[in-house]
Amino acid sequence: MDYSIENIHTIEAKWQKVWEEAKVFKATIDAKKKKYYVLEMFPYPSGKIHMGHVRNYTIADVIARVKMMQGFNVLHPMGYDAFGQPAENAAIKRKVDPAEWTYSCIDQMRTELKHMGFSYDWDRELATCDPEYYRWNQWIFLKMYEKGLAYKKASSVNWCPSCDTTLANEEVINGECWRCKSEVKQKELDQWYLKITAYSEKLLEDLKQLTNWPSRVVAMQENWIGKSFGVEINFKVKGSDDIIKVFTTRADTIFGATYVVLAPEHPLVKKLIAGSKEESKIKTFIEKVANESKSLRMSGDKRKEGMSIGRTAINPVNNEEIPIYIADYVLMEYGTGAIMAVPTHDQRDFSFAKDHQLPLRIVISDPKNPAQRAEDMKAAYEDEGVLINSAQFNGLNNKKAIEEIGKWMSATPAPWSGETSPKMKDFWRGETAIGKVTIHWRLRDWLISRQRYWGTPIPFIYCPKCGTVPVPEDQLPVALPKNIQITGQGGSPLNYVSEFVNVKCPKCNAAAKRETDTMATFFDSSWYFLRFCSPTNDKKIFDQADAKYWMPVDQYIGGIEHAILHLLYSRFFTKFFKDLGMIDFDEPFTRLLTQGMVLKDGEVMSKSRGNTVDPDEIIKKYGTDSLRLFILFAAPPEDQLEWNDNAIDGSWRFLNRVWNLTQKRYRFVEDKILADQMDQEDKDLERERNLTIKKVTEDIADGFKFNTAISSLMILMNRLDKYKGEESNSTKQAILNRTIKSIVLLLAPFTPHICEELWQKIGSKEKSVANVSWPSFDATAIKQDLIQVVVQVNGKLRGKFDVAVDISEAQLKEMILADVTIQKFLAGQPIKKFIYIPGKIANLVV
RNA sequence: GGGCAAGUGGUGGAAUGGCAUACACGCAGGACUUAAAAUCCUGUGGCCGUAAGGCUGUGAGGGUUCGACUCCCUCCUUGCCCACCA
Repeated sequence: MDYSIENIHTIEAKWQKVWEEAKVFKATIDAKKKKYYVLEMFPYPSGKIHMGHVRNYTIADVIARVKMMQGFNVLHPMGYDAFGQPAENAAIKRKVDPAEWTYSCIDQMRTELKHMGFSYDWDRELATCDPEYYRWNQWIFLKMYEKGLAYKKASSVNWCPSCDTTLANEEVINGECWRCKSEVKQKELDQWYLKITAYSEKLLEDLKQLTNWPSRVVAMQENWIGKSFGVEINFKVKGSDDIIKVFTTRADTIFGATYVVLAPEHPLVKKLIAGSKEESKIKTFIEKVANESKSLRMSGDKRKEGMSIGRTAINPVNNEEIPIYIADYVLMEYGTGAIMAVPTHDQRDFSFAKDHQLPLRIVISDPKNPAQRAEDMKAAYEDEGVLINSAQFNGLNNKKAIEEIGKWMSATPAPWSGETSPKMKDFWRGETAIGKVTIHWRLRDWLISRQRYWGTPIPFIYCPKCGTVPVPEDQLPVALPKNIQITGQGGSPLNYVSEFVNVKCPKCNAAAKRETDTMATFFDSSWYFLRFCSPTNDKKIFDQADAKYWMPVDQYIGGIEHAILHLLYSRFFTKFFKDLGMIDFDEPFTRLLTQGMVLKDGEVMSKSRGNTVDPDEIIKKYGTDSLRLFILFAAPPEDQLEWNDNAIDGSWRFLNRVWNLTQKRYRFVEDKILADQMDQEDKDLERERNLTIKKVTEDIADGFKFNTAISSLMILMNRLDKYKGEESNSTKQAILNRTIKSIVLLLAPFTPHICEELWQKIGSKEKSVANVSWPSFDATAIKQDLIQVVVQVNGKLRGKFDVAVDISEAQLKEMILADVTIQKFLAGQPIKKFIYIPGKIANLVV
C-alpha cells in the first residue's frame, strides 16, 4: 500500500504513555464543573480480557471521552472484583497462594486494559481482596448487625457438594450450582443472613425512579421481589388444636377446596403422624422427597407424588371435613408451605386429585359451559366466571370475589372459635378469624455465609460466656491468614488455622473462637462504586463530601446477567447507607445500559463452546483502534454483536483512509474562509460538515447510537474524497482543513490513538485531544435554499422535485400538475386530495 | 404456564408514520501490476425487460391512514428472564 498507518503499535504505545504520565484522566473534585460518573461493572480478574470485556469497556470509554470533551468533570475508575472461588481452585490445582495468583492475574489484566487505551483514572484502582478494601466490608457487616439486619439462623441451605459450600438462592440455577453446574443438595447449617427483606417494599417502590433503566431489568427485579396479595386461611386439624395456615391468591375458590396439602418438610407433619400406623411409610416418603434434588423435584413434567397422612382438617368457611395430604409439589419455601387444593380450578391440584381419586366441586361457572359437571372435567377451569356453590357469594364475578371474600374472612370468626366476632386485638395469635388478608414476597433474606477461604472474614467471635461478640471496629480488618493449606475438602480451610481461630473474647478476655465463615463475594461488589469516590481514605469507608459530589453513578454499564443479583444488592446497600445518614440519594445508578453479548457463528462466545476470539490477537494484527471501531460500528450497544473476522478489515481500511487523507491533503494555511470565494461545492461541504457534527452529537446523546454516528463520519469521508479543494485557493484549503479537523475530533472518542497522532500532526498545542472541546455546529450553514420534495400518486413514488424552501403549497401543486411524468400517472382523473408535508413529501390522491 | 425483547438483501445493520435496504462486510466486473496483495472505480433485494421503465418486496394474515418496516388486532418463529409461586 502506498500510504498506510505506519506502525500503529508504536503510535498506540506512545499515546498510552502520554495519557498515563500527564494524568490526562485524573478526576479531581471541581465544584465549578458539572460532574459525570461513568462506571462499568468491574471484572473478576481471571487474567486475560475477553471480547465481552472489550465491548463493555469500549462503550464506557467512548461515553467518558465524549463527556470529557463536552466539558464535564468525568470520573471513570476501574478495579477488580477479586475474591472468589477460581483463586482457590487455582490454589488447589497449582499449589499457589490465592493472593499471589490473584495479584498476578490483576497485573496481567491491568496491562491488557492499558493496551486498550481506556480513559481510566488509574490512581483510583482498587481490588476487593485488599485488606484496606475488605475491612470496610466488615465495617458494613457490623453496622448491619447493629441495626438487626445481619443475623445467624439454623436452616436448610443449598449445598454444593462439588464446591463444598453453601449457595444463595440466587446462585442456584435450575437446581445447579451457578459456577460449577453440579447438582445442589439441601443441608442443615448455622448461617449468616442479611435481612434484605426489610427493604422489600422500598426496593420495589423505588424501581419507579429508574426511568433510565432498560424496562426489562426493572421487570426482572419486580418479578424477583415478587409481591403478591392474598389471604392466609386457617384450617383447623380435626381432633387437635393445631391450625394449618394456607396462603392463597385465589380466595374466590375457597368453597371448592376438597383437601389440604402440606409440604413434606412442613413442621406440623411429624407431629400429626406421630403414633399412626402409617407413620413409617409416610416417613419413608418424606425422606425420599428430601433427598431429591430441587432440579428433579421442580421439573415441570414430573408426576406429582404424595399421600394422605390419615388426618382431616376443617374448612373454616363451611365447616366441612376434608383430608390432609402431603405432596412434593408443595414447597416449604413459598407461602406457608401448605395449600388448600381446589382441583376444579387449579391444574396441578386437578392432576393430583385425579391420581388419588379425590372429590371435585365446581365453584366458578364457565360461561361457555355453564352446565358442566365436575366428573366430566378434563382439565381445571382457570379462567374468569361467576361463583356457584359458594353460599352467600354465589353469582359474584370471581375477580370481585377475591376481594370480597378476603374482607369477609378477616371479619368472620372461624366456626371452631366459639366466638361471635373474631378477636381483632390479638386476632392473629388468637386464630379466631377465618383468615387474614396478607402480602407475600418472593424475595428471601440473603444467605451470606460461605465456607471458603478466599473471601472477607465475617468479623465475629464466639465466647462461651458472652456469646456472639462483634469484633470491635478499631480491630478491623480481620485479616485473612497467609500461607494456609487449601485442599478443597472438609469445609472452610480457615477452620484449620489455629492462630486465626483461637482468640481472646474482646469483652471478657476469655478463650474464644473466631467465626471462620467468609462473605459471599456479591457483598464486595454491592458498594464499590462508593469506594471509588474516596479510594484511599483510611479513616472512613468513603468521604461524605466525595460521595456527595460524585454519586450517584450517571451511567452504569454491564451485562444483563447481573440484572437481578448484583443490581438488587447494590440498591439494598445504597438504601442502607441512606438510612445511616451517609448519603442522600435512594438509587445508586441513574442510567443503566446493558450491553449485548458477543456472538460467533450465531452462538454466545464462550470458552466452553470454544468459539472465542482473543482480543490480543486482533490487536496484534490491527491495533486497538480498529478493534474498538469495529465493535462500536457492528451493532448498537444493547444488541447482540455478531463477530466477523472480515468486517474488522473495513474498520482498518476506514482508519487508513482518514490517515491518508490527512497526510496528503492537510496544508498549514490560515483558517480563514471568505464567503465570496465559496462556490457551490464549498457550500455543500460546509453544510455536510455541520450536519455531521449535529448527527454524531445527537446520535451519541440519544441512546448511544455509536453505529450510526460512525456511519455518518464514513459518509463525510466519502464525500471528502470527491471534494476537489485546490491548494492554490486558500478558502478551499481552509474548508478542507476544517473538515479534516472535525472528523479527527468527532472520531477521537472512538479511536483515540490515531486521532491523537493526527491531531498532533495537524498542529495542535493541547496535551491531548481529550482536552479539546467537542465541535459545535453552525445551524445557519445547515440551511438550504433548495429542497427536494418527493411526489407520490396514490402513495406510490412518481417523481422528485427540487424546489425553493419557502415554496407555497399552491405553487408546488401547480408545478407538479404541470409535470409530464406526473400527468401520465394521473391519467386525466380528478384529484380528490392533495397532501403536502413541507420539505418532505406531496401525495396526490385520485 | 407467566413476563420481556426481536423478526428487514448473501451477512452485520439503517430508516420508528412520509423516497425501504443508509453505512459496512461479502460477492461480481474493471483500473493499476509480469503476477499477487494492497489501493482505486463501477455494480449488487426479487421478478419482467436489450433498454427506458414497470411490477413486487420489511415473518404470516387482517385493520387504521392520503401514506405503515414503523401504530392496532390475531397468529407463527427465535432469543432472554422467571416459574409445581398456591
